[in-house]
Amino acid sequence: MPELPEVETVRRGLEPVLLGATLRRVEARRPDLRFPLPERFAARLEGRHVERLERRAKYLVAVLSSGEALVMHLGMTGRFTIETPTRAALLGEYVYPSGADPKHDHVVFHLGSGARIIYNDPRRFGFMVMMAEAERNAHPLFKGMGVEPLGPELTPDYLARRAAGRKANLKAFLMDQRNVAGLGNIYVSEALHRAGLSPDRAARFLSDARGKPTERARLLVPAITSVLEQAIAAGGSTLKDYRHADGERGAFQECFAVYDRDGLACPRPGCTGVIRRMVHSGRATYACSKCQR
DNA sequence: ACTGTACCCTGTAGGC
DNA sequence: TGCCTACAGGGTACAG
Repeated sequence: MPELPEVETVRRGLEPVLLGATLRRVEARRPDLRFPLPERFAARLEGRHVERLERRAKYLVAVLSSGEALVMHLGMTGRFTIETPTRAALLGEYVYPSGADPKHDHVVFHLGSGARIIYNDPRRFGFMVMMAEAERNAHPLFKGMGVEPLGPELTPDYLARRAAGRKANLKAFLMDQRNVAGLGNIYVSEALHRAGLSPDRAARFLSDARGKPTERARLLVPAITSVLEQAIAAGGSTLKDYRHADGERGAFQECFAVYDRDGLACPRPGCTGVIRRMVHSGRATYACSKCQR
């Protein structure tokens, strides 16, 4: 579900409620998500303030007054929903406007304000980890992680360096979080279409014999940044589960050029191709065989 | 070192 | 109606 634009949208939705808030009480309704919840999970959170709410790749990071960071990943179906006292009273204890099933409410954060932030995740591919904030970048989750695609480090030179000599195709190369961190199945397909690059093209074609970026690498950078920026502006893409922190759906699915559009006409002006679904590393990829080379 | 596959888990859609 | 299979935004542990 949540790729970078979705996680960033959730972050922006949670920030006004969470920033400066006290975690008055934390309920873990089961001992694990994808992995066991951190040792003494509630005790390490309760009574702390949230000093910052950041995003790194597809991770949400709450920096706490204790000096620890609570790192959260939404997996495929994780969602955070804010329940204010007023809304809870209006809607009833467990009525979600977004239709989430309360049986998958796994973690509940009760804030000093009386608001609750509920983590719901039917498939439980999400997880939460705690670590010292000062050591976050050295933690195995973040060490070796690729660049932020919307940061200054995503350049044609960087892509060329990472891709030099690599036989893997561009789909796999861009899905690999060690290269670019935050892209997922939707936005890789969309970015490759914008760049006019085939997902089957070997990554090494992003660099020339001297390891310098080719035209393909120069096309890829703005393709990635533009699709992510537009998706964030649209509040992300809602296929099924993904919702904003207030239960709203994203809108960027209306703007897909290729994703989930098998058999439809390529929307690129002047292109007469047809979008085809294919599979790379067991995941669906969508591309136009005419304008993506 | 790299690449591809199976797997974690639940829900849903489509074929019969 | 039910049963079965395939598939879904992610990441990881393996085998080769």
